Amino acid sequence: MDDLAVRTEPAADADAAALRSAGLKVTRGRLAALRLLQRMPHSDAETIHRHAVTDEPTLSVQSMHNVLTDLTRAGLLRRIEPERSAALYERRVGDNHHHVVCRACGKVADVDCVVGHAPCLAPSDAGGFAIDTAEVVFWGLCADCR
Amino acid sequence: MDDLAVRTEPAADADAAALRSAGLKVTRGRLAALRLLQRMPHSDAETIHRHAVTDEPTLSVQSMHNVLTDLTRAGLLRRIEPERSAALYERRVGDNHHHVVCRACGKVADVDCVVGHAPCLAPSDAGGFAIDTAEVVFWGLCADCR
DNA sequence: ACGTTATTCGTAATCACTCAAAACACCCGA
DNA sequence: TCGGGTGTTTTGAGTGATTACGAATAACGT
Repeated sequence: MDDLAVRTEPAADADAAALRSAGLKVTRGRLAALRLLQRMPHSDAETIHRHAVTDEPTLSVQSMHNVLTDLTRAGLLRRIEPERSAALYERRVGDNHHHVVCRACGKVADVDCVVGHAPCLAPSDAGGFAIDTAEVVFWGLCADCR
Repeated sequence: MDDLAVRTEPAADADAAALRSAGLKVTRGRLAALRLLQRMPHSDAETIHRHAVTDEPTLSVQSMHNVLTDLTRAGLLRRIEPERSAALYERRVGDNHHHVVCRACGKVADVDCVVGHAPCLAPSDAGGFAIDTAEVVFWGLCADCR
């Protein structure tokens, strides 16, 4: 039984610990979201839910939205919103990496800091704004689509 | 009569010419959109429509969406979609400038290429992607909000 | 002016997400 | 072991922005 649990959910304990240390209760829906985003980053709420229901048939789409919002607020997930697409979620948080989106198929990939130094962040305050974050999205064609 | 026309719409002829050279018919709705975005860039469809109806009372919101979509496709407008906000439109096209959004009031301002050289565009192809555009959004607080 | 064609209107529908209220689950102390 | 209380999920309805579509209308070339 331990064998089974370990085999199917190797990172479940780590996920549970992460939830607890964020002050959130460990629930099946939250574990499912974390587990699925491990294997398929840059997924939207509907996709995550579709895969989650095979394990948790009672999980509603609204609950999944709820879970994702909570986990994002808790800093366990990062939410990105490419133009013309639904919000996507990923587990990589804390580093300021960027994303590249395929114009043709919509596929998203991570892009680490592309210029040698801090990524495109202007420390100067442009037009009186006190800038704290730079958000960069690259657009192009993925290997499959060109 | 000429006086009146010139006084109220100094750039109307230029706008009409731009529409024609883009292969689009010159209609009141399109002129209104272009005229309003001249004075208030970074506006969303609803705002543009609200101002447009004082001149063009019959213009529907749906037509405004239609107009903005057409003009964007024709390259006369640029559409930006900051997270958690409706799509905004502006007339500055052709140069790849960026934007800074106020976290508090949502105000948007233009930011010209912030680093000396080409703005944050990595010529290398990251992860097999052929990148053609870099889109940068800065977040911070505007002068009024801090 | 006339006919062709593009554009707009009005209604309906969609999509992604939010909100509110009720049902539920789990931990704590009595 | 039994209740409470807090936090989570469900259910269902509702919102805001945008798109679809067929019919009506307006621009443009001739």
